[in-house]
Amino acid sequence: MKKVSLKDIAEITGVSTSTVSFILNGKASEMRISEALKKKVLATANKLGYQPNQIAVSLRTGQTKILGLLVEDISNNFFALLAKTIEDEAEKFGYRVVYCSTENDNKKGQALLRMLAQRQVDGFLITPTLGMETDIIKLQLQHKPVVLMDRYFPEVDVPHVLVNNYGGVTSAMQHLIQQGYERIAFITVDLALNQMQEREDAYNDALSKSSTQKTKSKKNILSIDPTASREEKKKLIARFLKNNKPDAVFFATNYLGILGLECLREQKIRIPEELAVVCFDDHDIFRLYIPDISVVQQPVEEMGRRAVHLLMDQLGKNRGAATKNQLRLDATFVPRESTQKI
Amino acid sequence: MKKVSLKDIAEITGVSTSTVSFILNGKASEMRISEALKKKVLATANKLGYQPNQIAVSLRTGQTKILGLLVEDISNNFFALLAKTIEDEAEKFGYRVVYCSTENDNKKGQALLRMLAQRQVDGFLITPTLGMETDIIKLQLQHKPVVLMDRYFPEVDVPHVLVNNYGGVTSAMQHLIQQGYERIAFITVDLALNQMQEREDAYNDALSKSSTQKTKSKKNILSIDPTASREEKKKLIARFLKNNKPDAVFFATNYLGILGLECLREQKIRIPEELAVVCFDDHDIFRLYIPDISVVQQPVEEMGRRAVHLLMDQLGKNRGAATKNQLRLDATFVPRESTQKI
DNA sequence: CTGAAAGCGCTTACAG
DNA sequence: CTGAAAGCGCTTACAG
Repeated sequence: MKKVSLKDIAEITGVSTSTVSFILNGKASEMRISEALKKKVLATANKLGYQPNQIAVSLRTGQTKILGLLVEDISNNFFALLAKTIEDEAEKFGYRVVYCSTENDNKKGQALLRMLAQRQVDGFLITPTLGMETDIIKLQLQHKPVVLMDRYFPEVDVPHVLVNNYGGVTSAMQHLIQQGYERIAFITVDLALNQMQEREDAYNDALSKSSTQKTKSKKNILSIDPTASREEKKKLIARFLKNNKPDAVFFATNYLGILGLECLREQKIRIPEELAVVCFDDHDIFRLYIPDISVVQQPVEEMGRRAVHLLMDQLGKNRGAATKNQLRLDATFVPRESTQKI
Repeated sequence: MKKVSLKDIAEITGVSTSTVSFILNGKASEMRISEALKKKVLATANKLGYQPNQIAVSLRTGQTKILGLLVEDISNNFFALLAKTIEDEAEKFGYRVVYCSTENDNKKGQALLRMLAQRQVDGFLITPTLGMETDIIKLQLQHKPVVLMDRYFPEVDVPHVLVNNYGGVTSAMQHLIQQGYERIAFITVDLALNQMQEREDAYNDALSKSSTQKTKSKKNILSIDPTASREEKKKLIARFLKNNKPDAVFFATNYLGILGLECLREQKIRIPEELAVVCFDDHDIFRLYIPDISVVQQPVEEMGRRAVHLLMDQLGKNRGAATKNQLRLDATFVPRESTQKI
């Protein structure tokens, strides 16, 4: 069973490849090809199980109908859900998606961008790593459609869709303050990503503005070196909790939350009786598995859908679409179950 | 900034495209091209930022260097980790991977296989859905390299790599029986997948063989209709637990485990004091988040690596490789933390 | 109504 | 040592 080509069908039916091509692409009536011929060609194409070679089509038309998606780590829930949403949404517009993981490594990210460009993807969806700025600019210079997600470069004018981290943390902090917590700690990662900065700012601002807190407690931040080992990080968190004895703690990332919970377990600190915990939750992990902690939910799915739309705008496939191409979506604070029920 | 092609470089340096192609593909010395010319061509290619158009290369060479990976749901941890492992392993052989989710829907699976074939992927890695059998056979007839993972069709001779589910459940059961549990329940999904059947068989056999259990308890199985809603499933589990009052329960899938834990929480049944829980764990989720339950760990990463190797064998890229092309890997039983420590 | 021909950007025998 | 030419499998003006 060899691959069957347009030419094969043309030979068998005794017409030219052009005619076959027109018929198979639904342009029979447009080209005023006779019904009889059309039926005959369609029938033999069907019988032989003809599948067009998309490689050839792409080379000829200059379109691959493929979108390149660059995420940090596809095995991470946040990015996996993002990828899936994007895949589904892109499909509605007739596009396929190939995903790649940068592992937060710039060299790898650049290599992947190059690879995607070589494969002639029609557009790029990217959660950029630090320092990927110039690569993004290069893509724009080549007139490649690009949309940034989750992170962005304030100085560069690229369509993007972000999360309102500031708002999410603010709601959570207001809730904690209102509930009477007086020693709220904030554990974050020492990374110069703008979304991390935003989260910290929101924490600081919430405390500054709170009249009850203002007098009683001061800011209580642990900023952890991301290059430290897992065990080192845990040690830092454990020591911090022991020294500062907070009555509530805010973990600024999902991963820190996991580490933190391990520490709390080892120290036999009970949640939420002895310590209230709030964590950024990428994919309802905490909500599903540990209902005793409160979460700030990321609008992952909406982010994915919007990003695809912004890309389609650039590809000219989304008629009557968004006027704004730089979006910021809300993150939702969800108090722990027990709180909700009381 | 237009895309630069081989021809551009040929024109600028004043040689033919053939010469440029040879030089750029490292065949300069083989073709005995002068050093000076080689340097000149390389320099201008570099200056212009030349990137070969892989679409054209693929069309010409008949190789895309892309592998198609078909999984059930990429946003599921098990498949996400599998995909990532495969991606990393394939890269070592110079291959890229495109993933697709079947959502356990045959129609969609077939459409995706067709799409991958049209895109001319060089090989297929598949976790097959029920009834995908004929499609797999078709691929083999077209001499497309295929490897099946996690599931297989006993009647069809296709390279595959599976998990020894029977062994994993057996170890877990032996452990429970040895620890003195007397009313061990088994909650599974009513799906005719061979790996589910294996798990249930192992449960039954373990009980039959156990001398202590033989007299005291009989088999206690709840088999849930997979098409039921989440809430219905939870109700079934809750009723089953209430009626049967097991002292240990074995959830045959990760998802059932999550539902079960929700039920236990709602009924305020304490783990492991009032009920021991064992669950199949796809991706260390339970181990990380809930140390009080025991798990049967799937060898996801090894499965991915082995699958790539089996595919490379077929592509002729893995010299001196496996003689066996149907593998079965062990699943590991990991008792809950507290058990380990005592 | 239908066909011959060019061309997408490469690689690779073949010829000199 | 290097170039002219064919061809991978399509699409699409162009001609009749």
